[in-house]
Amino acid sequence: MRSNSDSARIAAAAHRPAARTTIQDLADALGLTKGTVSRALNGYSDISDRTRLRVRRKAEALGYRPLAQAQAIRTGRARSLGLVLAVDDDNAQKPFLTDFLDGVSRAASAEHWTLTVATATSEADGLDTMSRLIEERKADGFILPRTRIHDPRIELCRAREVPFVLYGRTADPEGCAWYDIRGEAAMAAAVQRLAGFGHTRIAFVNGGTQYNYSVLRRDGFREGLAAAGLAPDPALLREGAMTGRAGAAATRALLALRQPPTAIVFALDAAALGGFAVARALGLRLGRDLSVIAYDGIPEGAYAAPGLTTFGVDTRVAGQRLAELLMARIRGEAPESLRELAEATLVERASDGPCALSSEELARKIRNHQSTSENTHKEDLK
Amino acid sequence: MRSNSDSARIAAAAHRPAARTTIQDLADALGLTKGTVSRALNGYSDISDRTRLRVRRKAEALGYRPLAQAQAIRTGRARSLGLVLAVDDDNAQKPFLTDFLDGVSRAASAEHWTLTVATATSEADGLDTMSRLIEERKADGFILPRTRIHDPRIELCRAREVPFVLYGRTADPEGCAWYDIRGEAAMAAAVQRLAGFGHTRIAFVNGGTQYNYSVLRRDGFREGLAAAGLAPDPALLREGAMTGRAGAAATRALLALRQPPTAIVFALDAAALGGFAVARALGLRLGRDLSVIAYDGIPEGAYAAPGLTTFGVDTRVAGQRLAELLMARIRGEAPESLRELAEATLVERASDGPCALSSEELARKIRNHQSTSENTHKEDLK
DNA sequence: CCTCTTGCCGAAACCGGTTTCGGAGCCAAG
DNA sequence: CTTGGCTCCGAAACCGGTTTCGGCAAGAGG
Repeated sequence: MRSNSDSARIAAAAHRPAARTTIQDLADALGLTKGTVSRALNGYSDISDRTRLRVRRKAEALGYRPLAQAQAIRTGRARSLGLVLAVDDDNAQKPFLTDFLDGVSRAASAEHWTLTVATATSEADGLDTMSRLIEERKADGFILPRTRIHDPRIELCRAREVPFVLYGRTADPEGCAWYDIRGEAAMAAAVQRLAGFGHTRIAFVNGGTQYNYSVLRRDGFREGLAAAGLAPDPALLREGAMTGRAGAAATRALLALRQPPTAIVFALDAAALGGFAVARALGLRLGRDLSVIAYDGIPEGAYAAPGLTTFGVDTRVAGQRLAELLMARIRGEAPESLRELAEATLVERASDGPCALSSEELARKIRNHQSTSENTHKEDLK
Repeated sequence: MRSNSDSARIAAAAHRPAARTTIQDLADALGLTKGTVSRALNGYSDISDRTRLRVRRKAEALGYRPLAQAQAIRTGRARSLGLVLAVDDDNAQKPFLTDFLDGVSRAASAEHWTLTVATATSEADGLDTMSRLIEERKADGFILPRTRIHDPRIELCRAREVPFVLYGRTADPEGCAWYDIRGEAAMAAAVQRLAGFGHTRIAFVNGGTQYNYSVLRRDGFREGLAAAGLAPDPALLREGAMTGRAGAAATRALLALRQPPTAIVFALDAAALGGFAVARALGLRLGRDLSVIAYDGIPEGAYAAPGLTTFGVDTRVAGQRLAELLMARIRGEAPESLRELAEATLVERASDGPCALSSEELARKIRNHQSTSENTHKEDLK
């Protein structure tokens, strides 16, 4: 008698998958060979229309569904999209994740593809994980969220000749397909809206400098200033605020200036909400003493007091389009034809409004509050 | 000349996957047949130790990694764990999702398995999605989060004889493996902690009644009362608060009682944070006039003012253990031996404390505030 | 009437693995 | 010296598909 090792013997008792209709069953039922059936279903031109139709009908009737992994070993394609999520401490994508996954997953399953997700705690870890998925052919291509200006993941995909789609743009667009939101347009619109409210000292708190969107949003902010006829002031530009805490620190620094801004544009909602706490602690009424406009559209913005005016992004649609673009890319379409930009939409809430105080008056108000109140840091973010 | 349809012709230009070392390459390098190599690597006993070792070494040296889908068509196992996420409006799992995915993904890839994620917007949709994944053999088993008292997903898995693991327990444990947090113990501990602070009127705001955890946490709350020698009051029991809004409504109702509770235990952090807004709007100081303890450990609880005292759950570990249990289940281990319970850990912050006001004094304070202040609903959740 | 296309399908190889079957070689017992 | 059993590996079938190749039959052209 032959026998397996222990683990293998246990496996013999493991769950046996239920029976399915195979291509052979289908061929038998039609009196054809499985090769013919396969060609009929895959659109080969050497099959008559009559036969093709007959096969299609029968396949439908028997509920035939080709086994993806069986196809994969011949075609090399697993019908699976790869997504490697970065698990950072400053994870700005957390609130969107469900929507994003929903969009991707929905578009994928509409064409009978699946989504394979993995996580990584560091950049190197992420690259390793991608390599593994490529080598094991678990993913036919990747969606790369949060693209950097120079992104090693892109290099990896290029080197291995694996299809990919960016959620965002990047410095070197060679061979890249992407979907992105025109954050630069949103930032420019935010500035012009504030300028329309009479604000003249408008600050910008940007996100992480390694990400490509930061370049775009900063440019957009400057364009907005130019369009409004305002001169840029380097003191009103802060970089690298991706979290509530960082946003709070940036806000604190800005409001401590001799000539503080009467309005702040944040590149990220999360940072803006951190700024809220600081403004409140300084006795400022948001939307009146200080105007704030941000970007992302996270749900917390709606529940904040006052509601955060922001440029919202439809993350579900983004996920969906990214999946569709990636599938097209895997099918061989040229990356240059797979580039899509969408606009963020303004969500008007109560954190911005007409300029009520001049910069000098604002500075005075802050000084007064600080000298009278002692519990500033108490209400601040810890 | 033969030709494909358009789509197929494009595919011919699609990305060709790079070369890998196959089992045949390995066999050639060793002077063995691929069948022998396969048996050597899979622990068959009819291979000599010497050969087995030789094969293992060479496989390592050549970086051989079996193609999962090729194995799958013979063995019926794809080395993939299925996870179908519900995309509800009252999505309480949002904040945990990244951590959870990280745990699952990490445990899976440690054994060279992958995670296949799909989403569903309704119960029926979720069942359809699971069926599809089963039929296409995209998943060997499922992790079922947020188990209900009577869960149709469990019925589906039983009927199709597909392995599964619950994140949570359920009414009929027949054939079920699970990982769960002893929320009942946490609720009991919360009550006793509050009783230790001198509170005698303690309310409970439960989560969704269809979920199994609600039963457990309610029982735990009652046990806590009994252990503290307090009599349960039906007026102080609220069910079905899964969101901030529902938590706010429940809190409002409780505080409007003739004899309001001086402490509230929430089954969910999200609901508790909704309650915060109501308490503040009524002029109550949290942690002094009103004590609150909740459950989950969502990050927002740390940033709330005051910090929310809660029983935290390690979601990453949960995901990890669930993956490990499911893989064991798929390998054939009995479900009864795959049941694990863990404890939630108390995170002491500032939302609870010694009972300062009696129920009557609290009621009076609320009445006074309501008669003097008119902007109650202004600061309330919209 | 014969040849040359063209349309259409069967047969078989192939993809990369797993699993079954059979037999060669060796050693010990009869 | 034969027989039997055991160890260990090769050969080949198999899984469920895809793709190549060859050839039959019908229609077109001369």
